[in-house]
Amino acid sequence: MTLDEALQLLKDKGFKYTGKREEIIRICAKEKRYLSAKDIMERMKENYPTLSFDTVYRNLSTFVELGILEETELEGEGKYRLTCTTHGHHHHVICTGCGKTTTLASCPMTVIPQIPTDFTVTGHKFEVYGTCKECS
Amino acid sequence: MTLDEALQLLKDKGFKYTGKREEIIRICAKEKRYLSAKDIMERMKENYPTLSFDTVYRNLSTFVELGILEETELEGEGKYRLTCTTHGHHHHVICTGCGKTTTLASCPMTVIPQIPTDFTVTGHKFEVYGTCKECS
DNA sequence: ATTCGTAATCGTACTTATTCTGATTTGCCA
DNA sequence: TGGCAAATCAGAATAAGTACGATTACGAAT
Repeated sequence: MTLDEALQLLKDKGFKYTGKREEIIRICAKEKRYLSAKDIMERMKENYPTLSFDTVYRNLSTFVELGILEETELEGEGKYRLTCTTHGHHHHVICTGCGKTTTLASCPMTVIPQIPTDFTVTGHKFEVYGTCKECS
Repeated sequence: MTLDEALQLLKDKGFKYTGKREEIIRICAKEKRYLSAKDIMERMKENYPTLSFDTVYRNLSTFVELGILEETELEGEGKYRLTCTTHGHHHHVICTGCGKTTTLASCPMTVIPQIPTDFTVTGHKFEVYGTCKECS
């Protein structure tokens, strides 16, 4: 997903354009890594010194609902990154130091033998954790 | 892992025997599901009405370190269940309603094509989420 | 059995992430 | 350009988890 695609999606869905929304997406688009709400707020403080964290949290969940961002829960806090649409559905290797990610080619759901039939499957999570070169 | 194995492990590692420790493990051993710290405290209030949550949290992390319990982070809180040692390393289908689990036969790490070489892998998480019969 | 050191627990205060609320501001459409 | 709903603000509230000083109790040594 690109910045422009995300802004277009917001417009299509009837959400208003605000500079803060653009900047949140811009920040996420700039880095191939998961960021926490705090990380994002910090980066925004320069342009929006009076930013309220309510704004960040609210927009982050909006973006997740719209599929602009993907969310994961790591080390007790929510982390966010721009949805990668380039390679279809896939998973990530995540650096536990800095949140940096790389893409894994396949999804285990296609190769897992059988899911018990007494569960209605609603989702799945597959993440590989590690330390990237810079962090080790 | 059984209750007795867990208690033996505690003894071997030089931890003291306490009724609270036994009860935490007993509670987890009784259910094939992930429980939150709060769930566990609630179940203990009957026998230990003055229980401090510090005790529960501290013991839960001790047990995770010792491999007696496995932990996952779900819906903003830590969830715990007795480590299943019967089938070796494996993963779970988890009911998002009640935490109930069933076992998945294989681990995706064995079938995932290639992990990028610029990451030192430290761990992974594979969970399938769904709704069990009772919760749907 | 009694003593004693240390680990475990208690009670409570604190931290941190996140959500809520009511008042104010601001996009955007007519 | 006026008005309304959406967005933001500021700060209070919630909730999970951690820290800490004081007390209790396990279990080893006597």
